[in-house]
Amino acid sequence: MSANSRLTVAAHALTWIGLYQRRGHEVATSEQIATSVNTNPVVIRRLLAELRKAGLADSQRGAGAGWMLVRDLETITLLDVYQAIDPGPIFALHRATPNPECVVGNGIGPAMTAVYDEVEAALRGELAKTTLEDVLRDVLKAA
Amino acid sequence: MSANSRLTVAAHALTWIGLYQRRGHEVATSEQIATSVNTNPVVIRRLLAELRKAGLADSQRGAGAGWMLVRDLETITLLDVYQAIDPGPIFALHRATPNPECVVGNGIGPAMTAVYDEVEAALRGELAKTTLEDVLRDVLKAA
DNA sequence: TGTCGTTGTAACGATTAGTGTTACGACCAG
DNA sequence: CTGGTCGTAACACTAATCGTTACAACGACA
Repeated sequence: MSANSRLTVAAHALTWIGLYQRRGHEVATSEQIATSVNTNPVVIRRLLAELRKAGLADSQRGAGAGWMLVRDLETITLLDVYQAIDPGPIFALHRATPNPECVVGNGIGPAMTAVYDEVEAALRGELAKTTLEDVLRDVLKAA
Repeated sequence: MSANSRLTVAAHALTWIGLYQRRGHEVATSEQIATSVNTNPVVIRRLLAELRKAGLADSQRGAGAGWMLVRDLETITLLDVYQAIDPGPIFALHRATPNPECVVGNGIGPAMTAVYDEVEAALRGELAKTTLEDVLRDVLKAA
């Protein structure tokens, strides 16, 4: 699939801001975060803008401004981040509507949708088990 | 949409072949299956070729030939189909290696990989719960 | 043996999502 | 004012999927 790194980068950015703030800084710039992620600052700003809409981060403008967390790392799960970046469904149905005059073509959509709903629920359940605090703990343990 | 309809189409094709065979036919052509799926026969042949590699389907060549199931619908789970079409990972890490001199950049990869492994395991567990026989039953119930 | 229906597969273009980059306006602390 | 930072549009590039055309390979059957 189009392997998606958006959740990875979003978690990276939030964790970075959290650690930076714990070390006494008020805000983090997209430039600093981009250096850690090894990408372009605009990519970070675009992603953080989505996280801001979800109430996870906030930004200030002007000189000496930047990004900060709205909620503490302990209260943010990977599911919160996942939903904030609004990923599409994992699986899709047919591009073109299958033949409705065929028994299989007519009934396969609802049948697969039921399964896919269960799969996505399981996926969300797993993501909800991990907070960014957990992620930060793992990160620091690796050092 | 990055969302992938390959699993849907693969399950559709196998279910169609299974039902067709139960109605007394030896083989199903990619043309027939494509009509039900509402796509091009080549798309079906490409997908079924992958399922053949996984031992789920087989084909004959020549006039009056086509596709058949190797295993019964009851013994094929959606996980079997999912693995046969070899989808990439659901989530990807960073495209470019993050800054290894940054604590977060250095440790975030393994931390996220551990979570992603759990998520994929949960996803596979859900797909393993449903067989193509279950799918066919749902399909016929909808009619 | 020839024909014809079917699979096998390469090749190409279209579409889509994500990513990286440049550019420039908006904003604000000092 | 000035300079640093965000906000966002615009565009090119990559990669995966999908649809389509084309043609070779194969084999049942007359």
